[in-house]
Amino acid sequence: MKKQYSDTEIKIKNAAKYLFQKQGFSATTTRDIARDSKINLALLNYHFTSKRKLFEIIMLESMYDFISKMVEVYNDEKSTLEEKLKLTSSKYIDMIIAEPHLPSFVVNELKNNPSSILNIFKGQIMESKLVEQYNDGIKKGIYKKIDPIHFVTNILSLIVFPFISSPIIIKMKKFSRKEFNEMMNERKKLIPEWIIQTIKK
Amino acid sequence: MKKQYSDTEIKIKNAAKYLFQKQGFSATTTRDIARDSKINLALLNYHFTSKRKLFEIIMLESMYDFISKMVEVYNDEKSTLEEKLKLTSSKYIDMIIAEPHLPSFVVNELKNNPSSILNIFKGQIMESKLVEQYNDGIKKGIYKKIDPIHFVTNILSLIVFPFISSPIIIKMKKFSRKEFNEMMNERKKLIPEWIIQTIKK
DNA sequence: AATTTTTTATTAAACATTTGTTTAATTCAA
DNA sequence: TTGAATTAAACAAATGTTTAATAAAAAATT
Repeated sequence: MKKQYSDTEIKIKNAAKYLFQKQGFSATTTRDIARDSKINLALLNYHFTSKRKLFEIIMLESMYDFISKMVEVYNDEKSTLEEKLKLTSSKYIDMIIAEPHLPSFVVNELKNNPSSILNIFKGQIMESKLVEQYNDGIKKGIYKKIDPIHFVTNILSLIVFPFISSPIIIKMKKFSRKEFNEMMNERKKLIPEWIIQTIKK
Repeated sequence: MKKQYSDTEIKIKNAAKYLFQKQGFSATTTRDIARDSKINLALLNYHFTSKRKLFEIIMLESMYDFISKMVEVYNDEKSTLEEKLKLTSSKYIDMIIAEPHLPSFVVNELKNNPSSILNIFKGQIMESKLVEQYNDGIKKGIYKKIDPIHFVTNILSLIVFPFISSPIIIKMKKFSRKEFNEMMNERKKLIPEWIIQTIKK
């Protein structure tokens, strides 16, 4: 039941998405968006009413991109906890390499935005199959008894934070962007191992 | 050899620091800063030349705050690797609880700013005593042979990322800010344990 | 099918605020 | 009395949005 966007609307949205994600809301002007999408300035307001409205659409879509790739793996019925970790790690790192501005955009704009947008997160992760399997492991005595929030936070931290702090890492190691991505590809198999080591008794 | 700031300059800097860290450069206006520091608008340019100049001072100080607390522990000559981990974790979490906007400010404004500011990071961490001890552990065969950049990244990730994503965590767990801080206090002793588990053979 | 009418999309220009900065006058302190 | 600090006002540029005119597309009529 989503809105169907016209060609011009898609052009505007794409340019806006790139700029908002890279620079944030305030640093992006309507004229920037008009220039990059090669449309007349007035068309932005004609099609999207206001800069803020357009931003909220981009924001919502970005948030959805951010968690959907994770949650769809988390809720898979067949796979084991370890398999889920491997798949999440791999898929998620691939996604962020393809869209490197996404994580910092989400976490940044989130902190100033009202909580309503955050409702996407409610339940989705903490009631997932993955967390259920983690709790089972605790009951069975094979995993340490620690609040699952730490488990979930650690996965996200080890995957996402390196991207957010990539300028620092690149500087510390004198990396090129390519070398940084190689490092992140290494982490695809390391992170699941690390997580398992931290939860096992 | 640092500049000595006058009373009014300190007032301006304090208000600017809070606003820049909370809202970023673009979302903060010179009139915001003037209002909050209760000074006349023209004094900002009189004392600091421009908004950009003032921002760069705040930026540099924030960056320094961000890494100094870490590096001073990393380079302690007497303590063991495990002791360093415990101390870093504890000190660092305390600092961010006191200044919660600092991490996202640093990582955010970094990505658009030129690399010159980032030079603070060069060497400071990768050539620290902590990394030396880690490499020794590898040579002795007690730690796995993995690039130290992962070791360093993981420590920072597990400590800092939860703060950056605190709105998400708070929503997921229906936490209050106080409960979130309690969670971070729990992590003070958990993170060093986790890190040790991931590096040991 | 051709023509007219109506609706939708696009454009250039203008508008009203906002914003960073400067000026010129005034107050304060040495 | 001189230089520094502070103030109110003004300035120019930037920015989000609107208006009024035009072009294009779709629908209705002949």
